[in-house]
Amino acid sequence: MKPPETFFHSRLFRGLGNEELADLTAICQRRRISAGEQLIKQHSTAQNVYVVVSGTLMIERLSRSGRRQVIAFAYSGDYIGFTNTEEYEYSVVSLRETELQSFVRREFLALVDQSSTLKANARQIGGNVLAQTLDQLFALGQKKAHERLCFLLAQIGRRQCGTQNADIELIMSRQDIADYLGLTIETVSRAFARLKSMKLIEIVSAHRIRILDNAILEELASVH
Amino acid sequence: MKPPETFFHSRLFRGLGNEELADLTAICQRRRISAGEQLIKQHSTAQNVYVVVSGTLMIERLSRSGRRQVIAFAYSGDYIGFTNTEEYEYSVVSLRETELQSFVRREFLALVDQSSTLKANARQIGGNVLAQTLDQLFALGQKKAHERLCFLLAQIGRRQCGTQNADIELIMSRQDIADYLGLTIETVSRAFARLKSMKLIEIVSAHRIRILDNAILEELASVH
DNA sequence: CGTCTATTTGAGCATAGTCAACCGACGTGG
DNA sequence: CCACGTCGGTTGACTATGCTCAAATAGACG
Repeated sequence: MKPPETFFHSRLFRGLGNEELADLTAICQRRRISAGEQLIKQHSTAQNVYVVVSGTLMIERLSRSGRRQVIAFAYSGDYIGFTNTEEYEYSVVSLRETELQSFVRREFLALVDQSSTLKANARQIGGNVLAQTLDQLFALGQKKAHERLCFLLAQIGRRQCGTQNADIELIMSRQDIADYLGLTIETVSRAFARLKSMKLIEIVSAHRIRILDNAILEELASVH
Repeated sequence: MKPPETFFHSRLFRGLGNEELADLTAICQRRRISAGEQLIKQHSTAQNVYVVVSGTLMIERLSRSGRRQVIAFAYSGDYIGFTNTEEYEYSVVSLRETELQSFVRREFLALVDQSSTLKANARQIGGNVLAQTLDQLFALGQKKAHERLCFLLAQIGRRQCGTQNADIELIMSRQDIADYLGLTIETVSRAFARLKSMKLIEIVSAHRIRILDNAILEELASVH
């Protein structure tokens, strides 16, 4: 039995035997959500885990006072809901039509228990989530506005490098970027202008950026 | 066989049977490090996990450019090195004489695999680490200097509430606080002065703060 | 072509950073 | 015992970065 092809492009399923893949397939549900739809509501009980097949999601956190912190953007192959707490700590909304694989968390964890490969993969994913959050923490704590923007652009660039040329597509709005980097939209806009004047990027359109000097961009973005 | 008393005050060991505790005791090493000593070096391979018995540790991250982000302070009962990656993402240094329980990571993970209670506990700890990091991320992204300081004071206050009165002890230096909150020492100092003038705190000495109005402090600190 | 929304730009302001002086605690050595 | 130096912390003056408010512009879409 050959598992669906989409299973393969995700790190979660790397190195699994056919039997393990069959078990996963058995508990895997397909789900498709449209742009702007909410997948996970902050403080709801964590009942599912998801793998993004296609599309883009935004993970965010809202405070009582209405302030918002965007935690991450998730693309094809990313994992959602791999929380170790019983409640989701964040909301997840889609930025455009998104296709997902959905697993009941309890069933998924049971399978993870049975397969050492799957366990290692899941552990690695959890580690990457934390590592990525620590990178962002460093950027917010130590970097100036234009450097934070480089951090985001470099991150997206790395994600999309295989897909095409040096152009990157920014699916999210300026407000989303601002809330991700701990800035205002105006400052984000000025940061774009600054990187443009530094000849690091070209602003093809508001949502399409061309990287002109990736080395310096990465240097400014660097958190190591 | 009664396990050593120190095992009990840590969430990691909650609800374990005597046999599980005996297994843990068998692989547990005691370690004592003095103030300023480094326990973990950034980018070294993750070979051990630790539980703090007494003392205080600081978890930090250094970049090539010399900038530093303090990630957390760890006190009695906290866990160190519960990374899911093969390398430590951070350094850990002690702020004062510190006593630790040390486990070989591989052996520890093997025991975790065998005990569902221990597994649940370890998972919860991982979740708390991420939750705490997300709180800090929110504070750095969305809060002003004096609010960030409230965030730290409230956090330490909650930690120490059982121990004594409303006084809290700040073991770390102003520079450590600054690098934790993404500020400079001067701004931290002014933030202290501001909270004092707001009558939220009393500065008994540079490293001893008395909370005068915990409700407002918590309100300013709140990330929810 | 007009309307709506997202984004950019500008002017002024507030917050935090920089640089420098100062203060107080502590320890050393005369 | 006191003068001196060091270190960590505070305070002040000035600067720069980013925020606020407002206006202009650019697309998207009917």
